[in-house]
Amino acid sequence: MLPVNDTAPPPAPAADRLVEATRELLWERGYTGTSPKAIQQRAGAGQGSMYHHFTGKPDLALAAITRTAEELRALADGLLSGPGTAVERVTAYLRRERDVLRGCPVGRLTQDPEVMADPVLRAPVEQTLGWLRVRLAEVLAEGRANGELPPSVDPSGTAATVVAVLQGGYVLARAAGDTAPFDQAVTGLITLLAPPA
Amino acid sequence: MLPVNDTAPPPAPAADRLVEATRELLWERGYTGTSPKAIQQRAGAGQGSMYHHFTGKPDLALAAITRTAEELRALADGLLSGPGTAVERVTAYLRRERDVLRGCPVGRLTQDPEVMADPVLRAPVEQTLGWLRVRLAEVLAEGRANGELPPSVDPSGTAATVVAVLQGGYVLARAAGDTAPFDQAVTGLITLLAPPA
DNA sequence: GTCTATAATCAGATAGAC
DNA sequence: GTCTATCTGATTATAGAC
Repeated sequence: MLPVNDTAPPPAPAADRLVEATRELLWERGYTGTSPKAIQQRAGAGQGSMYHHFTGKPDLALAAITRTAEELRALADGLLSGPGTAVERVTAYLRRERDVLRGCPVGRLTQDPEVMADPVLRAPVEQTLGWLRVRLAEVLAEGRANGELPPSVDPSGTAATVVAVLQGGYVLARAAGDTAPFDQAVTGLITLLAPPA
Repeated sequence: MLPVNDTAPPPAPAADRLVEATRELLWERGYTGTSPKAIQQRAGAGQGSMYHHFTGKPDLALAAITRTAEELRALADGLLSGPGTAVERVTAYLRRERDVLRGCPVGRLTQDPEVMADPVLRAPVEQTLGWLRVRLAEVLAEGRANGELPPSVDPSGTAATVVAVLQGGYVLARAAGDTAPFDQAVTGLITLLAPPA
């Protein structure tokens, strides 16, 4: 046992603060729109500190994107592997609390040509969204097998539809400056998936 | 009648070339990622020319966004007001030929904080996507009224779902580097909307 | 580990010649 | 209408002191 006798939590190390600041800025402004200086200012770290811990902007972005992707995946898996019927779990995922007007921190990166042009930065984006579609398809296949869903629903195709409604719902909400279109799109999908008796 | 005796089409004026170059670059790289210099180079125009015709980058972007929005709207209206049943017209719009990996030139702007922060640039984005949802809702209401669609489908909600599937389908396709997820999402939606007998 | 120079390049214009 | 020169500040680092 190490002699730990702190009463208050220690301040986050500079490297962690830099990654957190980068995560926020990538979400808000994208990769192209985020400068090292802005990261340093938000993290309360100087240039020397940043370039000591990371080789540059791409290196920092990779750390940030990786952490964000892991979080998103853990959250989704928790809901999709939780209790309830297949349709209930998909609905729970669709209805999960979200910062709708900020959009999806992973899906957003898809619109950044500099991210998509770099295989290293792109990989976690591709893998996360790919994993999500597969996981949803598994749950939907379960629902079809036990009769919750009609045989006409193709699990893979419907999984793509579900993820697309979320990603597209963010776009509509941002365009409208209002979360309502996101909720409408989700409700519309749920109605189609599980029509009221 | 003016004395027009040209055999070959005249070269596009510089102002037009600048707007077209801006349209392409906004689509490919977004507003933040597009510099005046890049626009000038693609248009084959110098700085003097650009700043003679436009007051600056925002002014040029407004012209570009407006033209793109008008095009998208005319195209959508042609299909949604064309021949066929309501479901056929919505399907035609969903299946319309698209440059899937480039994404939606209007929806893309939604992710650009500089665009969304400027009411003037933002207006055409908001209006175009808003109009599209309303127009789709009209067609879907028609389909519900004549029995093509079940009474459970809410026209406005379903319209949001349809647009979201398209916008989100682009995100999935870009993430995967492949158009397949877009097609899957669209097919999945059509199956839910009009299940095979 | 963090700080302060230093610097090459780009962004986004303005001014005035032609 | 278009060109070139000029300018301020940001971007994305590197070098070396502390």
